Amino acid sequence: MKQKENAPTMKDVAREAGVALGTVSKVFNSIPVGEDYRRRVEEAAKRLGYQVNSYARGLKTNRTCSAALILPNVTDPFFAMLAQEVCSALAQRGYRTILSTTAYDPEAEQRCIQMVQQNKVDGIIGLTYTPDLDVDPRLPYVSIDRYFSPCVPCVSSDNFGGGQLAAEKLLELGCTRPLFLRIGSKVPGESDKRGDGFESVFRQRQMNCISLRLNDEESYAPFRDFLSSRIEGGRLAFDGIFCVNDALAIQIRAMLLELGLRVPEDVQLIGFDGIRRFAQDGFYCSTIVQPVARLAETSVDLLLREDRSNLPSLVCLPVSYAAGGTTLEP
Amino acid sequence: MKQKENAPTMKDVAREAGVALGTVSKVFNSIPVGEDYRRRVEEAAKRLGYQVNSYARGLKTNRTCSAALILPNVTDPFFAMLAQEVCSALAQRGYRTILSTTAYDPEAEQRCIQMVQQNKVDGIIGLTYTPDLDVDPRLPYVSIDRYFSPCVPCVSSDNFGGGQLAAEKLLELGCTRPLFLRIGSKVPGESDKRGDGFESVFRQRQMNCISLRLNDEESYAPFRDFLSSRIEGGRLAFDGIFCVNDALAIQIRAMLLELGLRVPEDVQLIGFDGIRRFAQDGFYCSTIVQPVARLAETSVDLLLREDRSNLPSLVCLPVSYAAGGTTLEP
DNA sequence: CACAGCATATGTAACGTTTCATATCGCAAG
DNA sequence: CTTGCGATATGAAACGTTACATATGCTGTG
Repeated sequence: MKQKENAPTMKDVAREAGVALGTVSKVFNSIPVGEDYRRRVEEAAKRLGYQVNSYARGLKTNRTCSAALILPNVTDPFFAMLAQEVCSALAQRGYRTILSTTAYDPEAEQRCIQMVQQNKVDGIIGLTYTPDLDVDPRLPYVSIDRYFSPCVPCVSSDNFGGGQLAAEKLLELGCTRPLFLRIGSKVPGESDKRGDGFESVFRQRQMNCISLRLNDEESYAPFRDFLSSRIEGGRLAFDGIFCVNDALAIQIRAMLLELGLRVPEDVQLIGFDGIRRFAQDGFYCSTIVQPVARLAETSVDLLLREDRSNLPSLVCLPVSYAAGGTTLEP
Repeated sequence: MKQKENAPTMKDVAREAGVALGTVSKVFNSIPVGEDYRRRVEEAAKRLGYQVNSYARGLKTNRTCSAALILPNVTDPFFAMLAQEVCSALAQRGYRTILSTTAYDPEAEQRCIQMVQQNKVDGIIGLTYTPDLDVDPRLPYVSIDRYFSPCVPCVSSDNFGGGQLAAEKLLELGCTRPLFLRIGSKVPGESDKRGDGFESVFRQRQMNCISLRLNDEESYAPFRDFLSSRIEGGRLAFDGIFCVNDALAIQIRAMLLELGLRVPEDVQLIGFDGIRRFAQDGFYCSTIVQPVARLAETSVDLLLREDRSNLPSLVCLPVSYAAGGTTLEP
């Protein structure tokens, strides 16, 4: 009385439909097949509840329709947006996303790549920080926000340009005493260029631009100390602040308010990233928006591109400015 | 001059090592094998750069060492924490995580399940809202935060108990005029019980407890209107507020400050979730902490448990209270 | 009417594993 | 020295597909 527990196979469908195995295969691969055959196969498949076995298929074709996404974590709101968009972009093209988080640990990064390689994904999209990642050159790899070498395509936002844009906006809005604030990511990356872009604009105009760059710092306290030390007669030494990311900008805004300064009347503030979640939660700031969706789509596109002979080694996507209440819009 | 492009197989390793195919298989499955044989195989494998082909293996064994995680999104900080922890918990047991996001769309949820089923994962951990999900009963499924039926194990935090805990804390800290605030998730779920638990404590003591529950609301503005309407002579009608989650609590705190009230001196505030990221970004509030890591571990444990004959249909994990500056701690 | 030519279905041989029945080896006992 | 036994290595079969070479049926032409 033992039921046949095993899932139905193509062979079962072929028998049920009274056609050959190859015909069933064709139907499930969208290869032209006589109308009546197709119908019979489809009906038989539905009757049996047949689903293609992707392992058998993967074994034959060497394609798995899945890609790995390697990120330090997914709790950082920017990484979360990225994960979301990459996942959607891959799904849209029929690919599964295998998520691996590394917590910035180079060993974990390498382990992920090993695992992922061994598990035969079709490619990897990675936001990793190991200086020299040992990745099989036969495996398509796209790096986000970190340039490795000419043969590993890298997709990133125009961080330098974003810094410039922030500077130009502040100038346009009447600021003359700029400040750049950065809190250290644990690792080098393209985002370091934000400050460079910002400063370059003022340098070019022979204006002063102060920067406070914190490294490996957990707390925002040093910023508070710095800011309060720069208030004289209720007036801050700066009238335009560019923060390396939105999380910082929102904190700085709160600090400024606590220090009795008005934002944007006394000080204007621009962040970087364009974290939608913040707006959703009621935290707002004017910001340089990273085109996260395009970042994801471009990465996926590069990853899945058939012709891998001449891929760009660096794709730099344009950022945009979005007013968010911490600047004096006209 | 064409290089043999194909990855080396067990057959190649066997030839290189001068042993039989089956022996190589044993080595890679940790099945006892003569010491010298093992060494020869391992050396040969290293020489050739051999990696097991998980598709061939999956075809034979019907196990894939991967599980799917289905979430509405990964940008919500709570979901992000969950994704992170589930991913780690699975990785720890040698499983890959296949991430699918659904944006609360029932159709997408079903599509995910289809896809994931068809792609032969070993199981699914889902936080989904479709009332009756059509999931193959042969496929291990664990639901987080949403009870479906006795045969689908559900793991959730003790939401009711968490609400009670919040109420007891506020009472303990001297509050006598409680308020519960909720902003509507688009879907029913276990988290609805938070308010019930909170109210039950006051009801039991025959104290009044006001609740304001918003549904399908994008903005927090109604809360502001409500709160400001309840200020008389600079004094708020409430001295203890419980918010359905941390994001709301943080917003309410900001509102209260803007309305000229001091937190926690005039009003004490407790949130729910224990979003670590908020603290990291400098937003703080006292909160009922969900044991996210345990939630994840329990789910994974249930999912991968060998003996699936008598699984619990509901596992409810204890929450805890964490002071975070919006309550008057002793 | 026969037969070329085309289109379409058929069935078999891989793909790279695991598993299991069989072969081989070494050693102890008769 | 032979036999038997246990331990261990061997190799063929099977997993469920795809791809390709072959078979089949049809249409239209000489």
